[in-house]
Amino acid sequence: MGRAPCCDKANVKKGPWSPEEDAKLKAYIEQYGTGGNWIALPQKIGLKRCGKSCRLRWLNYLRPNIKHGGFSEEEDNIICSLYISIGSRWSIIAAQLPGRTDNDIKNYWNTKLKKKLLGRRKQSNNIHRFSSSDQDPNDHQTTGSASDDNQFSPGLSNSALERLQLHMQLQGLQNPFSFYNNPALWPNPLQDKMIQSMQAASSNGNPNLLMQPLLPNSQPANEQSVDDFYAPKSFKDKELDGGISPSDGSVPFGTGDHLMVPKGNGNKGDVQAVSNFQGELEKFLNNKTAGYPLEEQMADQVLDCFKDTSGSKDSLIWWPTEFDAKSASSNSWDSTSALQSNGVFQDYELGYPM
DNA sequence: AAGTGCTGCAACCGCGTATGG
DNA sequence: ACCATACGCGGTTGCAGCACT
Repeated sequence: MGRAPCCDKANVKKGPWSPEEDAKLKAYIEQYGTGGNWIALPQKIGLKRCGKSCRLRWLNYLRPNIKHGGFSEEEDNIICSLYISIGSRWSIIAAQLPGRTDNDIKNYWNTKLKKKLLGRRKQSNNIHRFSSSDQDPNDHQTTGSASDDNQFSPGLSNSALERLQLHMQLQGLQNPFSFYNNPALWPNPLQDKMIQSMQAASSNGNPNLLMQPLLPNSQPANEQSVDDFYAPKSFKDKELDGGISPSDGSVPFGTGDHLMVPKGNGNKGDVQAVSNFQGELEKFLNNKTAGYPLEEQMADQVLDCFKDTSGSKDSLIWWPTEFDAKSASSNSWDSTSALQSNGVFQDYELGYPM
């Protein structure tokens, strides 16, 4: 049972767009807008293209003020820090980089930035703790498939692994668990949970566990104005999705400081994402690739903090996409501010030339 | 000069979600 | 509440151009 095709594949042209097609699409949208229906658009214009293809072409190429290539260091920093915090949510990352498309950023990450950061670490012996085989875990020279990279770390997805590795690199840590030793690196809801447990421990006579001074930017999640990060779907469709107003010619970018993430969508996805990430962490930690008893204890504490008091999987604490992204862009998460203010990223660029 | 492999990018695919009837 | 349709997104593929042998 396949999915019904979005258009008549037989009568639809595929492959690269010709200048004529570009001109037709651009002229029409600039004059009339998308009309809120991409599927019907190609028929109106007389293009033998799928509506989705038209949409993609407009969003990624024809839309005004699109920038291609030439990513600045600042943009590199933003992409890197957001990738660490929220993973491969390219559309959210793109929303923070005016003029950049999610596709562009995705390609840039996959072909350049990832290699720049993760590519050459043969000198580093840190990462060998991931591996129990003879496979060189540091060899990311090729752009091979995601599964290629996982031979040395079964159970941990490529994305999660990359994020861990980036954390390790960017923090200059000696082992993968050090990330969990420093709650200042965690998303704020996790910090809060940890703080609560530590404060509880402190009040029970174990003051050494009170680590609050490590968390200068800690802010209770419930004090965040979550609504600040949303925009109505209608607005999203009009502005973010490229449906410009033909009358004012306004540029469909300029989503401003707001992240255009539908509430329902974002929340569900994030719970799922965190659930997955937790699972991956658990598997990873259970591998016990090296003996760090204290750090494993810390890791257990961290994993406990993913769960609420009932401990049910359905009630995991979640890292809101909007929250993370906002945190990253406003320097309220330490890894981001460190990246942006201290030029850490620059060091890696020097260390690992393309 | 020819062959081969690699890289970067544009485009496609299919799934999950939103929306309107 | 349910269903059909359209949209948005992330993963993946295909290919042109470049580099290397």
